[in-house]
Amino acid sequence: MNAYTQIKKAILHGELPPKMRLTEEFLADKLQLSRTPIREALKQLESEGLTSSMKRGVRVRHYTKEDIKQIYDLRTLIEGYAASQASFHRKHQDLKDMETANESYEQAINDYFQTGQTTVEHILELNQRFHDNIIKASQNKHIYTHISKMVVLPLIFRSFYWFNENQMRLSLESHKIILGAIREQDMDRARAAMHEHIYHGRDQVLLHIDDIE
Amino acid sequence: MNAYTQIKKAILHGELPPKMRLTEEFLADKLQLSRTPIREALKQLESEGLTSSMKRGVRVRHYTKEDIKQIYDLRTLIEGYAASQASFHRKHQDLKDMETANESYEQAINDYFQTGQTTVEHILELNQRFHDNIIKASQNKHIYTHISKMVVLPLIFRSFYWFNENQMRLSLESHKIILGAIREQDMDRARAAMHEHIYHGRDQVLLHIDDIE
DNA sequence: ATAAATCATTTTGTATACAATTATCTGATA
DNA sequence: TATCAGATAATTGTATACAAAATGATTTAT
Repeated sequence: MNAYTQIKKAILHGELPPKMRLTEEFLADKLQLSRTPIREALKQLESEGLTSSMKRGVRVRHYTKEDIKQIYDLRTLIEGYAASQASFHRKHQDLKDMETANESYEQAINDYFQTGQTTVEHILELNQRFHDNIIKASQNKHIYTHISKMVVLPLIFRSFYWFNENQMRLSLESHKIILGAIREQDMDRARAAMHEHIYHGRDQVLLHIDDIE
Repeated sequence: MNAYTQIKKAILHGELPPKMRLTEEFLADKLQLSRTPIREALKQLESEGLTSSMKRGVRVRHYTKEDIKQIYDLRTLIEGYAASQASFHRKHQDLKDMETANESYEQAINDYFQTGQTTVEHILELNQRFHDNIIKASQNKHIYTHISKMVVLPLIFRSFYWFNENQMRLSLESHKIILGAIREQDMDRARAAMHEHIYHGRDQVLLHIDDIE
């Protein structure tokens, strides 16, 4: 695991919290590396919007409520488009992949609340897998580049939502509706359902965001 | 001008053509720098999609016809959204800025074809200015991050379009229609006109692309 | 003559040293 | 006490040296 990956993970997990100053030496010491690979990692992270740099020094980027809202708006737009395109282009294999992802997702949710035999991280991963499959099915290779920048909001901003059973089950139902529309090649419905799905997620995050800041 | 900016410019101007291999030493020699700043620049460029790296070495990224099409599709989606949001949020100053940009644009086109007293680069800049003003008026600060990645297609891919007087004048007319819709706060019309405007640009590029590859 | 193995060369990855710049502290003066 | 200048420290920017890895060439065995 290289410097870039490690620092990114630390930011996403809140270990390096928003607004924290990151000096090269500090990170070099933390990761037991020289400054050279750290600097490269920081340049990458900045291009991806995880850090912001002032005249001197780099800080972990802080997202305001308004930022979150705007990022979700764009994510809605693009993933809605992806769902619509997926409806058009979906191959047999795409449908199978989405179904599998969704079944695992449902299974994991059940496990989590019945036996506690899985983690929220795992559930998040499976949710992500469903969304990724839609992007893959859309056949537009460039969507992923942009979405990956949007999903990168620190996990803390999203996790509240994901500890609530009702919300998880609602989310699962949305997935099923979206999948149904894609199967039937109902482009408009797929887009609308995806819009609604992501807007709902956004609202949940915004509802709880004051607890964080 | 730092290493990153210089290399980026060289790629955009076709000086470092698609698929060309970029070794660190070559660039260090070319820019009269050591490898250290070069490596940082390359990491940034890769995050931005201007280069692609294999196991060993970095190449200037090559865009296929399909890539261009897909990137334009996304640009259409997002700039259409920007136009719609701009219609809603536009302040007095935004309208003034767009008008100014457009007037300069018209002036430059006239100058170019009547007296030859300006350059295509300058015309391109003014076109860009109009588009940037719309993004600014949209009030969504995150749009720019994504659009800037899309406009970065090597200039060669776009310039054919821009040497044709008819196309330039058509483009100017589109701008006027878009501006009118934003002024009247007609969100749907603004979006539709922007969609049409960018799709048209896309088609022009795709028409001429075989000449390049 | 072909394939595998070994060696040489190229290129990248990392550490370290030093230069350049910016921030911080200290004390003198108004 | 407040503020400004100069000195000092902290931090980033760049160059260079060497280690590690990958590629390419050459030899050797079958």
